[in-house]
Amino acid sequence: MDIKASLAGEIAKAVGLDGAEVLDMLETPPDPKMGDAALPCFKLAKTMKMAPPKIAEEIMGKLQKPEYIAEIRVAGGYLNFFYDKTFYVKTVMGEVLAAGTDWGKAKIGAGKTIVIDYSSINIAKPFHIGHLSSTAIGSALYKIYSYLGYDVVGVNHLGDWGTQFGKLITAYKHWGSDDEINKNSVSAMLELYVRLHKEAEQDESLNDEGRAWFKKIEDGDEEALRIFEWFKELTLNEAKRVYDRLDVQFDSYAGESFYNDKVGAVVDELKEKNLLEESDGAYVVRLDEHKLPPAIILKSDGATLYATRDLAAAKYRHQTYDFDKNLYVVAYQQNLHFKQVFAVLEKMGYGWADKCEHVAFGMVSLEDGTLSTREGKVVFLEDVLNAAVEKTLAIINEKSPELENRAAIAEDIGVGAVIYSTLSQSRIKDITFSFDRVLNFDGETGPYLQYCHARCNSVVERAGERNAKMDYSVLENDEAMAVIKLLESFPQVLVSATEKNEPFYVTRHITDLAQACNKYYFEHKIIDDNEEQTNTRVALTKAVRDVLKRGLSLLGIKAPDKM
RNA sequence: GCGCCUGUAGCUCAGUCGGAUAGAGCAACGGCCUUCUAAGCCGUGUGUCCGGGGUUCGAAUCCCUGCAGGCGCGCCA
Repeated sequence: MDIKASLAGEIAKAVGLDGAEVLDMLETPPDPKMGDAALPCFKLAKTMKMAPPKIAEEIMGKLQKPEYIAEIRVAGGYLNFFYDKTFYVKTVMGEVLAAGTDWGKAKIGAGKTIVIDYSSINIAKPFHIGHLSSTAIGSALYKIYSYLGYDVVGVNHLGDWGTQFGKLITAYKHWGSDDEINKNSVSAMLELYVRLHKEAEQDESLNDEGRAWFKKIEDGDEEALRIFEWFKELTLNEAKRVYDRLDVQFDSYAGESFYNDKVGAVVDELKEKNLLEESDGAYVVRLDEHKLPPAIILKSDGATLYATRDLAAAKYRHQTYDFDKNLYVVAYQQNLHFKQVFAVLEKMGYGWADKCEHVAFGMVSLEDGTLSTREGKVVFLEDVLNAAVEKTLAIINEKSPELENRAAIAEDIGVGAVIYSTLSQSRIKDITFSFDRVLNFDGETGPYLQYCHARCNSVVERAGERNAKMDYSVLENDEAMAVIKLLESFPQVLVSATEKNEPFYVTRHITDLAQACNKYYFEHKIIDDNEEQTNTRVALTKAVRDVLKRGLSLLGIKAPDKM
């Protein structure tokens, strides 16, 4: 049952207000000593023409105390409610235990489709730390939406189109070696790419050559396509390794090249709808009424642009998936771009334009400045993962040398630490990447949560098979109550995370849960010789373990049973 | 110049609907392993919530304005 909602209903009945309105007013006091729920009465002062403390008293007098409320107190303008601990603990624990590992699972998304565009790496370019945010945020949203019953379509909108591929082929033709490329794949391509930019500063003809090779790709030239597909395959193979480690999946790899034969229709449609306007030789859609600069649809040489392809992609996604939300997990650099694309869709008369949303996140930079592929100034994500796993393995060898499957556990913890670091703050914040920070495993970190999970698991295993006889009174203490409240609100946190597209809400919540659990663990012995009380404390431990594991898995982080 | 975002403890960040005494982690120092995993727990203290106005019973939160930083502003993606 939803105690808060029920309480709101009772209050509403007593005062003659709307239940939903009261629920909206109800809040949680800053300190549990002040109560479990509070009604601030200040807003009622105007309509009731009384001082807030008087109102609080008035309501207290009229209210028939429900069974789940132990005490009601007036504190200034607040009316504070104390739950009946016995009732509360029994009710919440009953629900959580019944749900088991599926606590928080819901069907609210049934029949609704969410398209999420995330990661979207570029072919022939390194999979670097700059891609981690989009990949981790998008993947976490994918998992959370799915858990709430939505049909989710994960799209890796590959950057596989543009003159840079012509340039790359040029560089390959001049200086490339097949062996080198097969061996080092993206690193070798990056080297060629960097070299071309350098040499083109002296020799402008290299750029012309690049454009010519790209034209060949466009025209379907056999050799150009063969080389391009080869590069693409090597890049995706390399990316696949990282995706597997991060537990990231996609349902579609339809990238820019996929929409190449679909942009023409969009241009025609814009013309038919009289939205296209010639401007300095280019064709644009004016967006004055949206207070936005015009969106360029066609270059003066007739070629299409990024925005044109995104329009085609949005249309395609709508036709193919009939989405309820179409999310783009892309850095905030592209704020204006997406505003323009969505505005053009609206002008085209598509009512679903408002279902498109840019899920923006902050920039990643290095301590000594911006990442730059062109200058070769990048940190490969794989290197970060490897460093984290290596450090983890060293810690395990020191702390738990007898542990089995050390390599596999180190992998889960190291990778988890990296994912956690990027999902541990609101997505809009910029991140200055630092190995020191990512490789810190103390305090609020992935390993902290995994450790708490493993410790809970260890206790549950040690306790062995238990029967169902419970004595819930053993959980009526501050530490257990704090844990139970966090367990209770886990489902609502998942919903909030989807409403705001903020996986970080989940990260924070399960971090709080681990903290509360650690406090409980320190204060209370779980296994003792009182059978029913032990059953109950073990059940709480199990519930925490399962929710931690579920929460971590929704973020893409594994939870080893031992560490 | 214009637009968007950010500004909270030495550092990195929470603070979801305007609510009670603004909180965590890191770093520093001190304590806690004979007892369920010490990657843990407890303790010590620091705030011009960027500045200035305003709205409100009440503002870190809303509005206006100034400052600082980031990003973006037609043929790159």
